[in-house]
Amino acid sequence: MPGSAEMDKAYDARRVEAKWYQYWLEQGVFDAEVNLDKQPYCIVIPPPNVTGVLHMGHALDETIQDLLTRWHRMQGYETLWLPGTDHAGIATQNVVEAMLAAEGLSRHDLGREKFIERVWQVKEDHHSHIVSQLQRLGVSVDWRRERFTLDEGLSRAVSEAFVRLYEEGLIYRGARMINWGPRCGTSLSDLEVEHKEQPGHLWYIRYPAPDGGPGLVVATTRPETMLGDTGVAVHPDDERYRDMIGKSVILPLMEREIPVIADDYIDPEFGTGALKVTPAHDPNDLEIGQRHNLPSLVVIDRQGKMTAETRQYQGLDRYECRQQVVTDLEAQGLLEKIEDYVHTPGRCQRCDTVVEPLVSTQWFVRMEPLAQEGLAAVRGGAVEFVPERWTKVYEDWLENIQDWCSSRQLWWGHPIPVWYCDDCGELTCTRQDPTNCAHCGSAHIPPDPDVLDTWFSSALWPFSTLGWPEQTPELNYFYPTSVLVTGYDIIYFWVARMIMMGMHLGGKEPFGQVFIHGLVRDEQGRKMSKSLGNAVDPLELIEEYGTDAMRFGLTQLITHGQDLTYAPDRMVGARNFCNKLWNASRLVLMNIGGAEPVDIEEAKLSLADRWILSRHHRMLAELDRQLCGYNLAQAAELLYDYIWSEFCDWYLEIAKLDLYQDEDAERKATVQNILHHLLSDILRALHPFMPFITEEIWQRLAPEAGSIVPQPYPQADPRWVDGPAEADMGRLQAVIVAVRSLRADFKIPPGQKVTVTLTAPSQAEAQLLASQRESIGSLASVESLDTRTAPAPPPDDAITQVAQGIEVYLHLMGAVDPAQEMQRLHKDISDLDGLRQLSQQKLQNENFVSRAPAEVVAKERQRLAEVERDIAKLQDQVKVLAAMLAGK
RNA sequence: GGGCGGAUAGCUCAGUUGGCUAGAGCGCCUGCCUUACAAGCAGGAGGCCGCAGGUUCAAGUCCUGCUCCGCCCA
Repeated sequence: MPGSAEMDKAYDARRVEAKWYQYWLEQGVFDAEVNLDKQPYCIVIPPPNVTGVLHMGHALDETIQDLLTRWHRMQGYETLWLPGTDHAGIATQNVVEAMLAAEGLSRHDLGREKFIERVWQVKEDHHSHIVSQLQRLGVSVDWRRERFTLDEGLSRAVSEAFVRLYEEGLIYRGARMINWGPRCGTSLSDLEVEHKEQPGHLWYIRYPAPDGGPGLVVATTRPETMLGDTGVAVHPDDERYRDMIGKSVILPLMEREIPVIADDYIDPEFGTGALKVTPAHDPNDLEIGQRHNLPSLVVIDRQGKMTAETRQYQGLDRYECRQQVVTDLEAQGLLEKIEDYVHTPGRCQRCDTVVEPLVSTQWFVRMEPLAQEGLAAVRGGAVEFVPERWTKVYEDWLENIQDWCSSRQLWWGHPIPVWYCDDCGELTCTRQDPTNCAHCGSAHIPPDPDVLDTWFSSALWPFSTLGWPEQTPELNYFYPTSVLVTGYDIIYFWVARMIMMGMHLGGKEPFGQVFIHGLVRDEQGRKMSKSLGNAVDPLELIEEYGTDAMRFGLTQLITHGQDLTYAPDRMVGARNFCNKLWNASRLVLMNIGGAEPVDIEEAKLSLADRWILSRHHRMLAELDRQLCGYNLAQAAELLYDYIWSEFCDWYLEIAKLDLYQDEDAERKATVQNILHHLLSDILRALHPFMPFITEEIWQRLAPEAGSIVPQPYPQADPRWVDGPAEADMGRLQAVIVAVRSLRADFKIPPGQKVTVTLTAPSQAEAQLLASQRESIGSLASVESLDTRTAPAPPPDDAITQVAQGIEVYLHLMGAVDPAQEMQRLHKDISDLDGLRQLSQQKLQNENFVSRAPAEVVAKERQRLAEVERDIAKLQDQVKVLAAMLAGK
């Protein structure tokens, strides 16, 4: 028996939301099992950084995934949303190092083993916090299957993947120019380096000729690197330098003679057209150096300090050295000029330190063959991007892909499964820790000290979490997963790599669809970030508005792959919507009695009943269409508008008339039954959007049914779509709105009942309106209603409007001011006349009539006729008023 | 330099194959504590749809160019 008595008058999200998550866990409604009788639906969560804090981006990401998950679960799929967290290598290591720094310690003070212990501790502390945050959001994940990228199974997957790729020649070790993060003390991949504009200078430095001649002038943004110059390059066709090519110049400060060479790479327009070549510290210079056999001199070390090679500058920080070099050059009169120049140095994504390009021996993944597989997956349709335009972004990257520097000089991460023999120097790459060198059998084989890029394990996530490399039942059943939901900012970092690794190692695409959403920006459209202090904490919003409201508000803001601007107004609107739903449910629950719902009998239905059922099922059909297309905001809007503007504003208002009477028990029972069905559908339709409030009300509506979570999602039934009922209801609504509008225009107090005469164009319409006198009476405060069929003389004591051809007269009992009313009518007529002219122009256009589709023309004709009819009716009324004025 | 996205009401945004008078929420104005809801109800005001061309019977929607904003890549 439904319970409503104890329902608060205002919805209290905090109270309601506190109790259901635990209940869901106890009921096991989020748990998924391999079930060959059902279709699987699987989402693997983008694992949040275990030491991070959830921000609005997570709130958005989890809201979308939970919506999709709950929706599919209700549709009868065996639905698994698999949770987990990421060890987030460099980010986490930095967090813990910062904690240590606060204690005056560095990781080296602790040593590797102790440091990693400490990180695990921090991980454990943060883990429960992040889990509880996720639970506040209502995530319907199967916690039994939670994974962590560094747990045992996933670590095994990582070694397996590495060894397999190594054996296939897709992973190699080599000395190449990489990005070095001097602060983090590790190599970085190209993706982890961000180029941001920054004001700087272009220094013009003279390199004199050995004979004391003028030599030439080079321009550089990094004067300190000149200490490592081993040549100067000019364009072969550059007239200015033609006779310098093949000669040499003196490198100032180092007093070293270096050659002037010619290379096509040089842009004669830049600077002086002469490029100083520092092969050890610039990727382009390295290539030029290699082409011309220039030596490579390392002048900056891994801490960003100058090496012994720089003699008097040794030990200086690279920026101090820059100052000193400039001062010294100036003293020697070799600094020709300094220009302001905006450049874009690469910076570490994590700590913002300017990275140093340098040659280093690292592990690389050979990407080209993998990229081909990744491209094939998308081009063959196995993976689909939503919205589709991200496909091109993905393809462009894969088509121009570089090898992936995947080793990191960090401590927190997956060890590289490689050992180096002290005796024979060969390396052993193997799945299980070896005791002896695979080549000479030596037992002296220390492991590779480095770890893997954190994104290496992320790339395996969709299948490693399901048990790979074991062919587990879960892997066979749930893989490929259904959809990946993520922001566009990690398409390269993560999505592309998962697709490549999924295809190559998992044998199939990791997911059928990728739903790409935008990033959450603040009210001024800026990226939310901790440093800007503009980040909104989802938990604060949850405290203020409730989880359901925040989720619904966010869902309404989702545009396809577009960034979304956080709008507090939306949260207020969504909170109000929760309250609306709550109170509508309260009304229904208080009035539907205890009867079990039965099938709806068509013969017993009123106009309003047929109308709402029609609207209801149209809405459900459209809802399905929008959800299937990932138009989540439109889906939310659809539910909002239907529930508020149709179900509440019209149907409930009319239904009250039947509910609050005792003369016609059958009518009352019919309405009660319909309300039961409608509310049940509404709750289930809304549940993926607002899980908590719908569960709360559901438990009151259908206490015996158990949780709403596994209930079937409402399906549209086209049998209930009823065009005539919608048309008739449209007339009724138009009449009611017209009366209300007249009342407002003439400041008739809401309490004052009025007398109304309706003149309908046909007898059928007159009868329809007469049959709805109760609704009109109640919704427009009309106490006396007269309905007539046109033509009928307009009353002379009334003000009027025309609504869908129906003349609506509101009697003022002698209070009509003919002059004032005439003025009002003239305004209405002139508004209508504008439309009339528009319509007429179209129809007078021969081309329109002959070329536009017949139905469009017919529609236009009908419009014109209706407008003309309405105008005529208003003009009749004008005549009545004119007569009154004349008679006065 | 290449590419992508955006520009619609005061604000945040819808507007899916071109076709009724371009919509919503919030804000604003007027009147109402009408026994589900003042987190509400009813009635309103408010728009050269960035600019300039073009295609078409018809353009917010399609094409071209331009301006401004944001992002990605080199």
